[in-house]
Amino acid sequence: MRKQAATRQSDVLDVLNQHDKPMTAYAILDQMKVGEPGLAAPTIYRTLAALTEQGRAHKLESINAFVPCRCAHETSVPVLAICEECLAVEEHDGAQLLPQLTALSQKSAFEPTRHIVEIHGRCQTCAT
Amino acid sequence: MRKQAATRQSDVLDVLNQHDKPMTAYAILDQMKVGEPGLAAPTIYRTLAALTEQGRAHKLESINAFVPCRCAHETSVPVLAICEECLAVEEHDGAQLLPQLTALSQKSAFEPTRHIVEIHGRCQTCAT
DNA sequence: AGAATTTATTTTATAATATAACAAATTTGG
DNA sequence: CCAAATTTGTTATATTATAAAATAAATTCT
Ligand SMILES: [Zn+2]
Ligand SMILES: [Zn+2]
Ligand SMILES: [Zn+2]
Ligand SMILES: [Zn+2]
Repeated sequence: MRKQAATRQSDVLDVLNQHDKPMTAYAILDQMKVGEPGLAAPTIYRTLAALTEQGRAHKLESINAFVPCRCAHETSVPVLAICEECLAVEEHDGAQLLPQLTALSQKSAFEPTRHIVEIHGRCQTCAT
Repeated sequence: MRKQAATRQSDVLDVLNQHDKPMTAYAILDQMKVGEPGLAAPTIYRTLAALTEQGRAHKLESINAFVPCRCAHETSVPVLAICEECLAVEEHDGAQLLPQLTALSQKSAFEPTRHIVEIHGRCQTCAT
């Protein structure tokens, strides 16, 4: 059996939204295999690629995990703060960073297509 | 036979410096195995962990590769611009970004320990 | 110095992450 | 409809990273 990409995407997004921590592709896969045992990794990776391209989810590059976008910052810079203790992720809009990032790129006539900003540390709850 | 960590570290840094593109851990391993066939992945990963902790090398989190630090910005924010076409990496010091990044963290009383800033795009040479 | 203990490094094996290549179903344009 | 193009599913494999066991060096103690 086969599902449309759009359906897959909202299914995966649902799974992401049902968890309050970032999920790896394989964690998502395991979750979805409960109801759909035949499912395999490439389906998940393809769906995640679509979701991140659309800005509906983000990949945390530094921990190889994914979160749903909760920010609606299509045109801007997502800033993802990751608690190293509890793995909670806080999402901010980094529009304010753009001028400075652009200035850095211009130093060497680099043409940016995507900015990655992640902050590791401790969330309020975990900071003693 | 066995080598001191410090020696391993400068060996690995030498390999990184001899290439003008970022290298994966396994690319470094292959290179070093030429002269030292017994070498295995954990040695490389341990050495890279030490080098990145010391700020003598950086991991490009978005492409799982490493470059030697050419910036001497121990206390600041490394900004790594990666050309998606030729993989050249330009390193900048992002000290100017710190106030804004700090402001974002403070919004939710997040205590940052490490900032990750990467820019994907095209370098001057590859931008037509 | 020489044995006992600790620590650091290497090796082996395996886990986790990601993609290539192929097969099957669906859609599109005639 | 039918053929061609596209999208989705499946199988197999490549890449990245780490756990656990084995070994070697260094340290401590007698
Ligand atoms: Zn977002
Ligand atoms: Zn936390
Ligand atoms: Zn640097
Ligand atoms: Zn380039």
